[in-house]
Parts: sequence; C-alpha cells; structure tokens
Amino acid sequence: MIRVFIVDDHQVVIDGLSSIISEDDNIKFCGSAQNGKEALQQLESESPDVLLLDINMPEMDGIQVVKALRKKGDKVRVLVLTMHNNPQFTKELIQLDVEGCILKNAGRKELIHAINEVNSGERYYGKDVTDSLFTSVKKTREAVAEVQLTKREVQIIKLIASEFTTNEIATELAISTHTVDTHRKNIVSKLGIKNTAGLVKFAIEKGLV
Amino acid sequence: MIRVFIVDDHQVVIDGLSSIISEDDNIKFCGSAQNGKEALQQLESESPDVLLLDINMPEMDGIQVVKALRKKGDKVRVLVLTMHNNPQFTKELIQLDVEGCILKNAGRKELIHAINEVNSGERYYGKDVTDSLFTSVKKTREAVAEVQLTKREVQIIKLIASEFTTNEIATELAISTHTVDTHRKNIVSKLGIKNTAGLVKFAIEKGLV
DNA sequence: AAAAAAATACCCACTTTTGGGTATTTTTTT
DNA sequence: AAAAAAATACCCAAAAGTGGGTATTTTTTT
Repeated sequence: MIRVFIVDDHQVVIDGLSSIISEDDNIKFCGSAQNGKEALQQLESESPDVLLLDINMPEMDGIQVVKALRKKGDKVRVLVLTMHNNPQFTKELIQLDVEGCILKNAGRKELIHAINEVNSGERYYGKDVTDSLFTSVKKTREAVAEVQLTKREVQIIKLIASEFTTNEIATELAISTHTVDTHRKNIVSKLGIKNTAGLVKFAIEKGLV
Repeated sequence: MIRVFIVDDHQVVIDGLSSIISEDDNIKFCGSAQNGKEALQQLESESPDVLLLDINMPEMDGIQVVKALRKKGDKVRVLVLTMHNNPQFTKELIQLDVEGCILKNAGRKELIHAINEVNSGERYYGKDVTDSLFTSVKKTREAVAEVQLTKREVQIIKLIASEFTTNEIATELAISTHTVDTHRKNIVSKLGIKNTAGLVKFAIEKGLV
C-alpha cells in the first residue's frame, strides 16, 4: 500500500487528487497541507511514501519544501506537480533529485503510473516535461550552427575565448591591433551578438574552445 | 509491418540484431550495411521505416550518416545504438532530431519496444541514456556549489554571460553600478580568471547559462 | 582576366572593463 | 550578543572594447 501525502494551496485540487488516487486499491491518501510550512510540520508525524507536491504556492513554494526535506534527511519520494512547463525549472528539480514531475493537466492514468514508479524508486518525468527539456537543449545548439566564419575569424575568436586581449592577439598573430579589431567587429556583426560575452558563448557552443 | 535496416561495422552485430527483430512478427529485417557510405547508397533504393544505426564506425560515423540523411530530406526514423553513454553525444543526437537512442547492451525487449515507439513517431531514449543526460545537467549545476560564489555573484555572472553590461545589470538588479563592479571584481579574483571571457566560460561550464 | 571574398590597416569618439583601493550596512552564523 | 559573511557604495586611473566609418592588398572563385 502506497501512502500518499498531498500539498497544494487549493483545497479543490487536494480533493480532486485524493479522490483519483483513492480509486486505486494500492494507493492510500494519508493527509494533506495547503502550504509548505504546514506540510513540513505534518510530515514530522505522518510519514508517507510519496509526496504529491505543488510547485506554485504562496509563502513557501515547492522547491523550498524539497530543499527543507532533503536537509532534514527525509527520504520521502517526491512527485512534483507543475502548471507551467519551464525547462529552467525542470533543471532545478533534477538537481534536487526530485523523483518525479508531471504537469497538472496529466491524466489520472499518468498520475497513478507516476506514483507507482516514483514509489518503487524509479524516476518519472512526464513526456511534456522531458520534451521541453530536450527542446531547450536543442535550441541552444541550433541557433549557433549556421553562420560561416573565415579561418582568421575562427582563429581570433578562439583566442578571445582563451582570455587574450586584442593587443595580445595582435602580438600572437603578428598583425596590427587595428586588424584584430576589424575582425572582431566583423564577427560580432556576423553573429548578431553584442560583446565579448557573446563571442565566448559562441566559441564554446561551437566547440571552438 | 515495420521494415528495419541495420548499419553496423561488425557483421556479427548485424546478424544478432536481425535475428532478434525477426522473432517479432511485426518487424522485418530489410537490409544492412557495414559503414556509412554503403548505408547511404543502399538507402536510396531500399526505404526502411526504421534505421538501426551504430554510432561508432570507422570512416563515416553514425552522426555523419544522420546529417547526410537529413540533408537529403530522408524521413526515415533513426534509432541509434551506442556503446558508450556520453551525454555530450546525446545532446548532439537530440539536436539532430534523432528519434531514438539505446545502449548496445539493451535487452531484446527494450530493442523491440524502441523500434515500435520510434516507428510510430514517438521519441525513445533509453533509461541509461536519459539518466546520463540528467546526471550531466545535475553535475554542472552542482559544481557551482563548490566554488563558493554567493547568490548575488551567481546572479551577476549569469547576466554577464547573457551579454549584459555592468550598467544594464545595475539597472536590472536596481543597485549601483559600483556595487556590480565590486561583485564583478570579487568574482574574477575568486575564480582566478582574467576578464569577461573567463567569466563567461565559467558560467557556461558550470551550467549557469 | 574580372569579380568576389578575405585579410589587412587606420581614424574618431565613446563606453566598458580592469586593477588598485576603502568603507558602511545588512544578513547569516556561531 | 558577537563575529563572520555578504551586499552595498564610492574613488581614481589605465586598459580594453564598442560603433561608426574608409581603404588597400592579397587570396580565392568564377
């Protein structure tokens, strides 16, 4: 029997979730809280197997709850419910070793499945969630792929990314600083970036460094 | 009936895979090649639904094959087989929109399942593969903790790497440019780097951006 | 041989960064 | 309550980068 505790700032959501999970003979609703602090207190006595945790809550949000739990050494499996599908957020959850994450509009089938997976020690991240993570990884690589830099430009951008100043580059390549400057400006304009930071990012993403 | 074409530089692997997939009534082995070039030629006439593609091949590796296929506009679903589980590699596959990726030591059950998923337009990345991707995301975030940058410093380094100037950062955070300057100098000195280029490299390496 | 692309070099003016400080207030930890 | 850490703010001067040009020579392509 999997004991599930629900944390969400809306009572209706708690009720809805508890009724869904109660339909499953193997899962039991064992309590709820409407904010982070309350949850932490109740979890002291209650010790559920899985924690259904809403992320968007006033006062103390889901992320903070997880941090607090981990700090206390609480081993409860956490399944996060999120409204918005933000890859930056997902990365944070991954870092916190959160066992699972699904969108709030997930069907009951997925919810039950996720609870079971998470309870048995597996990680379960919903398809939409991983999709957006994948897309984010892809986007950052894609934007960079197109532009054609000349040999000299590549040479110079590499040196910039290696913390060389324009002066040092000029010396290194035995050309005038003016020339390096020109190349530099051409690169910046070609890539549609703004400054050194952009140059370095490009160099790294493109694998030049 | 799913028609599957296999590319691998070892004949034994081809034989093994083909015998496994032939056990399934819904899958049919429709040809094979031992290197990238050969594969591209044969795929002209043969038009499989799914391409089982080894990554580690001499001459023309799997990645190059996929690039060539995409360039030709070939819509074959690609399921990559990999020996080593390298997250950097996985990111490349994602960028290329490769439909699936599993480790070579995957069981026959997973192989069949992956072929079916990929064939029906779903993406299938094996658990080990996504695990290592997740771990990589996590690692890069974790490393930040070690260098002991303060919250504010992290905030600022992120903005620098996002091509913000000190002035813009000051506005963004509603503090004085002097303060941003101080933070900036402290970071540079903490990290033992030289200039903006170093800052950006650090930010990217640690996954802050 | 002509045209296009790449590499070279310079000018001016302005902004930003770097490097050396000092110092107060706020927050967190002990 | 005291100590330590973090965040805040300022000064000065030199070095480097940004943004707008123009222009010649060398190399590559057509």
